[in-house]
Amino acid sequence: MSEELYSHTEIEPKWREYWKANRLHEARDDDPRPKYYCLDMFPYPSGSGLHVGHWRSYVLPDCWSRYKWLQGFKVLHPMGWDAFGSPAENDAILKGIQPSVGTRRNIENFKRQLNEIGAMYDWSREVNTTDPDYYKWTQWIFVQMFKRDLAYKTYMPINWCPSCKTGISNEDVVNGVCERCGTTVTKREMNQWMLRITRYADRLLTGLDQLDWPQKVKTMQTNWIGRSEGAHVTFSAIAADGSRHPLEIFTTRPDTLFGATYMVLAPEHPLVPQLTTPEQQAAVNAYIQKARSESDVDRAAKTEKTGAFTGAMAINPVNGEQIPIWISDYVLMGYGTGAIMAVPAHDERDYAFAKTFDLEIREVIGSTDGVGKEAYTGDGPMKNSGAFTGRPAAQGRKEIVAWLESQGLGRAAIQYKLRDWVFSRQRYWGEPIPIVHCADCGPVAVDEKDLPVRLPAVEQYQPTGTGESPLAAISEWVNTPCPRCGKPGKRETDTMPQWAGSSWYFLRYASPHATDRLITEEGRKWLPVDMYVGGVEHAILHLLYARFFTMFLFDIGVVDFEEPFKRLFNQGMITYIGKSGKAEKMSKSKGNVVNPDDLVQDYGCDSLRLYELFVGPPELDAEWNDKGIEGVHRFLKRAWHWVSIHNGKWAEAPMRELLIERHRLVKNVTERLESLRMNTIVSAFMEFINAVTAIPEPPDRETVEAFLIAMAPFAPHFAEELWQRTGHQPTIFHQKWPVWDEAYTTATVAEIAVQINGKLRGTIRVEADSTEDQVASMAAADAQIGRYLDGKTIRKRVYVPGRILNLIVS
RNA sequence: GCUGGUGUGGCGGAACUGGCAUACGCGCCGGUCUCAAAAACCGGUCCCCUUACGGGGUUGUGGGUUCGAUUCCCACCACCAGCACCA
Repeated sequence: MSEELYSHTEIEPKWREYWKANRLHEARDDDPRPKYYCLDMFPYPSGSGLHVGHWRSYVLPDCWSRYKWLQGFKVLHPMGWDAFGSPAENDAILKGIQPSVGTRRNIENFKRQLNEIGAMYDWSREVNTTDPDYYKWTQWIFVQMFKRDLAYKTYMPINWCPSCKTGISNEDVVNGVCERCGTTVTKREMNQWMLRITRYADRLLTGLDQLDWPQKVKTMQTNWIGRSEGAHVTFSAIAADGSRHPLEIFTTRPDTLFGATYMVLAPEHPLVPQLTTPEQQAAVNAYIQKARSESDVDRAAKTEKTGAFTGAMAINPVNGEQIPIWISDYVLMGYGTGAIMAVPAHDERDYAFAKTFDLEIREVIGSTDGVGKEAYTGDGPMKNSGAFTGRPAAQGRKEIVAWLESQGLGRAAIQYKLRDWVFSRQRYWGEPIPIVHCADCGPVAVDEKDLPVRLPAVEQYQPTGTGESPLAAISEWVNTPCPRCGKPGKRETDTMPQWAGSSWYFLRYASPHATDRLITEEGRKWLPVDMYVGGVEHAILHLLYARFFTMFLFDIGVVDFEEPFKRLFNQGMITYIGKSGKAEKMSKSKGNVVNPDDLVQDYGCDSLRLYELFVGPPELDAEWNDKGIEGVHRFLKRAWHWVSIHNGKWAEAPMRELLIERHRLVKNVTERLESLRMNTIVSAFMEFINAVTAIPEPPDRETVEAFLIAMAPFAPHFAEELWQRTGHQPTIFHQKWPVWDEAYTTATVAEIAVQINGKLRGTIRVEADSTEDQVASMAAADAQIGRYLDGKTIRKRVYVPGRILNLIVS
């Protein structure tokens, strides 16, 4: 066969057609091979399309899937669309088209671009969160939660984004601004659907232990859940009229109870009005007013402590002492009981507050005296603590809690930072919450046979700004009989947050077309996800919600595992050195996007795949370099050339030199794949080609085959084409991943670095099985090295076989 | 402030459990081919001294452990990310 030049424009469309025509990437339930489920975080199909940064997140899992396939697994590698959410709605407002129409268009474009990646997606299992056949099951899950008291509606102050005109969850507020639009978030009292994720706090925490996830993500989730062990203690507050009210606090340091010199309530605490004395009324009201008007950003920014005295006193249960009750915004209504005992000697915030308002500071822990300087937050012997004086703090904690329990004044308790999940949105483009409000029955779930509750067409998508969803304006949709009693009722008009559909989509891929159940028996066998790949920006919320949904579905018997994602890998972003000279995130608004379509045109999909891997360690952000792709493109051309010129003239007996290169390549690629060091895999291929092209003799057939199969996950079109051209039947993906023989990965002749007193003085070539004495005498005989040994005595000799000889002389 | 991460040539980066630092690629310099250019190919490219032979230094800074440290320990600096009064 005459040599032809590498032409990506000819081979890439050809093989994509072939794979598609032969339905090679469809995962079949009845395939007898063991399963492997590799999942990409599904994209939101935005109007701006994919840039090279998105590509990066899809290339790695595709290489991994193809590798698993060559290893003999039946691989499920699906793709779908997280298509609800406000951008589609904003777009609809802007362009005057329905969100569903714009979404469909974007999906088409995304799908075209994703096909350019050459990935082995199983499009027969495509899911779309906005498809009624899909969100039927999102609503079904909500109904199951509602029936089990995990979904409830309540009035609560929520974060309100004045720009999006909608309530948003704590999770969507980043540094006091709306995650989506960047507007400063305010508070607003609204009736909201909530999910009791807090009931799963402990399981969400302990479940992390068994997961093969980056430590960083586990730590972030642990901190987010924020478990604290301590005690609830009941103080007795004396109101202005002399009446007594139990006042419960949470503390992690019951051992410091004797050091409580005052108490602090959150300004919103319900007891505040009853406790405030007439004299203090004005000051307290003024403070509450001020606290309410401040945004969270302002609160976070200030360092000094503020507050007001209520005029009331409380009785400390351990010693009967009366201490003043203050209010301050450093105590939060949303955590613990909204009230604390203040121990200024042993808590930094209490200390600062006490200093500001000149309150008593009493030390109860530690053997030294440090009142004047700072709070001591460590452990030590207890003092000034009645019967407990002298106990180590850790022991005292337990004993005081035991005593409080015996007196009915307190109990051991665990607190979490995690809050219930605000699940309502007053927006159009989301799943309708399947509830009907009835004057007699209250909120009633829509019958399961009547799901899905379809999103009706409306004319106005604009958020109303009144706190009601645009759905509220459609009276023929809103008015519906109560599913329980049949009397006139009204549909819930709030929709679900974008997180809803993405909290369980990975389950649906297993049986995407099942109509009578969320997941079929056959489908269950694909689960759980073996490898989950996506950006670290979803480290907390998406992953936490998905785990919560999965645990719930486990509890009601839908799935038989609690943790959905066994292994997680977080990809870094692609950055671009902009005009500022600094690395910027690639985004359309910055005008720095590199369009992959052009690169595919000029260099080919395989070149772009390789460069996306070669650009840097996959878990770190990487800088885009426009010239970088040329290097990998040249490599492909050289590799093509090497195979082509020797094609059909294979060596009968392979040279040892070549065997060594082959076995090293297979070893390096395999080992680096297992730890996902993709950038160094590309280097390994380049080193291999550099080495073999220096050998004029033709290679043996087996070496070329091993090279092509090893290349197949990374440059699949390239590998398929050369596989066929070297006289094989397609497809190369029916081959087995090559193995290496350790005997060939170490050379028979070793280069030993010789150091004198730790400094490199030369290298010698020795037989790999030489003894230490043989190596040492060879080193001494070497002219270069010998110069440093003249007239010296060798004090010590260190030999690392095959690597280094260090002689200590004087 | 707390928690975690990162720091290696002009640039992206490599170095498995402590063993020849700078692999691989980009860029740059020189050469071959060409009327010329592009492409391709060959050679060079951490810094300093030396015509050369050769020598000295170098993984953010300063210490330590070790025959030997990019790797382990301590302190510090810079940058990045997450959290931010969580009792």
